[in-house]
Amino acid sequence: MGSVADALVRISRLVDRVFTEVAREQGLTPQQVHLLCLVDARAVGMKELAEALDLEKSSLTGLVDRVARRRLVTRIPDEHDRRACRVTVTDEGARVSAICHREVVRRLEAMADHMADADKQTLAKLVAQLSD
Amino acid sequence: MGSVADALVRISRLVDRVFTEVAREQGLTPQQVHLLCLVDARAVGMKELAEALDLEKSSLTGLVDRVARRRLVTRIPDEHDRRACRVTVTDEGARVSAICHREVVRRLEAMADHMADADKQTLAKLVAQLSD
DNA sequence: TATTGTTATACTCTATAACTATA
DNA sequence: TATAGTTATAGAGTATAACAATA
Repeated sequence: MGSVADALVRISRLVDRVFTEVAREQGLTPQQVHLLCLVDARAVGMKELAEALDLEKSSLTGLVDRVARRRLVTRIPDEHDRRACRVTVTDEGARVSAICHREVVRRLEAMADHMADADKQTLAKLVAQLSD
Repeated sequence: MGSVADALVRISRLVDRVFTEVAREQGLTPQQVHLLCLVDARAVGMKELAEALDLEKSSLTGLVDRVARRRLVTRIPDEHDRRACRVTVTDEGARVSAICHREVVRRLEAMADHMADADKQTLAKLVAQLSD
């Protein structure tokens, strides 16, 4: 077809595939890696995390449970609200998160290998405009 | 960050969200809609379908079962190989597939609403280059 | 023997509804 | 009363391994 939308859908499938592949090599699901990457920068509350991942809070509970069982994240009590907790990465979690991020980026950049540098820059800029 | 890869990952998440939303409005899962769209053009064998969806054949069996239960696809025997079958859309399946495709495209195009036409064309072209 | 597809089984992912504890 | 998070439950998605039927 050639429309922007069709191109985006195709790309999205490709990215998913790469993401799933990388996650699997670490013994994780793509959802678990998404979670890991989100809490890598800072401790995040369950509510905020659920919104970022577009999940019901009850779905997130289980997801965090499973990643915590693998010792990649932990729940810490929120200092200002005794109902709440915040999810943080462990050292091992940070390590795995970094590996996944690096590998995903590496493989996606490889997909753009045959493109001219100028085109790559243009693409990055235009795609960034979309997600504003 | 601003790298191509990071932009692609962000876009992929956006597309996923749109796709899931549209599927849900039709009472379907995104996986079921992907299946539906793939068999919309022509009857496809289970093996080819599994490869296109990046699924194990056993996973596909269940997925097709569930979509068939909703009367959106049917299995027809392969004329040349009595082990095999091909999956085809029903009239209702074609209808739903068309709605989903139209809605996904509409919402994704809307995301690019604020872009100049020239930029949209450039984006479509560059993204197409990636998935070659 | 190899291939196409299904079945059996076990987990993961997800939503809805009801619940607990705190704000 | 409202909010943060969990639990209970049910259904969907997925992989692995074993299987049936046909090539």
